[in-house]
Amino acid sequence: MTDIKEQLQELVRGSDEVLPENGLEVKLKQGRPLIVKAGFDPTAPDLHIGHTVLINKMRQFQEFGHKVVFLIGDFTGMIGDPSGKNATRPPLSPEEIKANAETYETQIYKILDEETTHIDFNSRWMGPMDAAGLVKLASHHTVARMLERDDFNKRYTGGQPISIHEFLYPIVQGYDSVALKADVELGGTDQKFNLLVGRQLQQDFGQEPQIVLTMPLLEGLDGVQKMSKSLGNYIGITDVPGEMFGKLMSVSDDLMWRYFELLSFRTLDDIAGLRRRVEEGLNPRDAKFELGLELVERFHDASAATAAKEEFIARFQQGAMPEEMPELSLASKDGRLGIAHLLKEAGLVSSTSEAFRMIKQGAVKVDGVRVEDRGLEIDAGSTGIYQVGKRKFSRVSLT
RNA sequence: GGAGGGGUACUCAAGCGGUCAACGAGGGCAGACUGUAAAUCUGCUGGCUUAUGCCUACGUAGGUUCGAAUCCUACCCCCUCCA
Repeated sequence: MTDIKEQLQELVRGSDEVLPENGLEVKLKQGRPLIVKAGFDPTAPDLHIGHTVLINKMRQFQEFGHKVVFLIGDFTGMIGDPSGKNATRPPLSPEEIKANAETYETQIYKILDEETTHIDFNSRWMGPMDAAGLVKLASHHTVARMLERDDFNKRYTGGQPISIHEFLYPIVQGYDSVALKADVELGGTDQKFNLLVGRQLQQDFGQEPQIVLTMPLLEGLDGVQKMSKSLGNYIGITDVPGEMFGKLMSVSDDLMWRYFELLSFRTLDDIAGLRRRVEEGLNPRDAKFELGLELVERFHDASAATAAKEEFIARFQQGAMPEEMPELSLASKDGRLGIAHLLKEAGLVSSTSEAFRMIKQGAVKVDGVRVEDRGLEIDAGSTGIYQVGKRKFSRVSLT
């Protein structure tokens, strides 16, 4: 196993907090593989690169020979994590949870080592627990402590409702650590409270409390709100290369550095050097290219990354049409079809009203020529490339 | 159980008998400028075979009225306080 000091330096890198501060070092000195737990809510059907901040950290532990447990909170998913919410979350159905959990499994191995990763479900121990067991478990925590949690506190003092079952979430999550005998639990900063409950419960159950290591939440493409599927400001790890690259290119320069910090496997020195070069006049776009290449390569491969970059340059710097676009054929009416209907049926706009709006705004092009006339009719037998805005294209033949 | 307050478009939030497809803000989309940046400026932000036209919308269902998001009745839901 690698030298402890070196391990520590790597493992703490990029983290927000490690509690207790020197706890990790103490654990590492025990010289055994640690059980490292990270829980995932099965609410997001797909992982996005924001999740990978945490998964990258898991991978680091793995590389140092520790045992990583990818815990899918299928039981807690029925509660719905109240963290960071100002309102009660609707619970998921068992079917939804199952489907979502399965997609996790197929995605995480782009980062984690399949051989040594242990996937578990907290329904394994929570499912068989009966009501008496749950009551007993709940007795390990007090309402006063529960209300210390910032979001609960805000809702409570602000007169917002808190359902009883929401109190169970942190308790169950904490009990997961007991069940797994976790040495370390990783989580986002929003999970701090839940992770600390784990420490307390482990102590109550006579275990050595886990180390809590929190990672910052990655901002989404807008640079303001955290990346999330529901906000639509995310980059999915299954996004196709071109899309992934394009989304990365659209982030602001400030955000780019944040992404470098949390997503890149480059060393901190390396990133600092790149930053210096930008300050000396390198186009930030070129630094962003580097980021795009690294990430596309990670989730696809090197040739896909290069191709995505070339496609990007051709399309946006030289104004070329994309090489691939949806192709479809539509049926005309009486030998012709109005432009608005064509756009709608091609899926480029959601209604004819929207099509008219887009035309008015000069966003519609046919074969690269802007459409000015909303009454334009297309004759049957023709094929054309229809474009709405900068990104939506379709090759449509009319029959 | 009692007393109040409230349900308006993606979100927040005006409007309280006509000029309301509904002020304003945020978000989103589009155009200009660019590095598909960011910031900024401008426009749009119910639907309809392409309309100075029609239809559907202001919790639900009725009613009053020439005319309602606005008034009345019932119902549903949410919140606060008291018990």
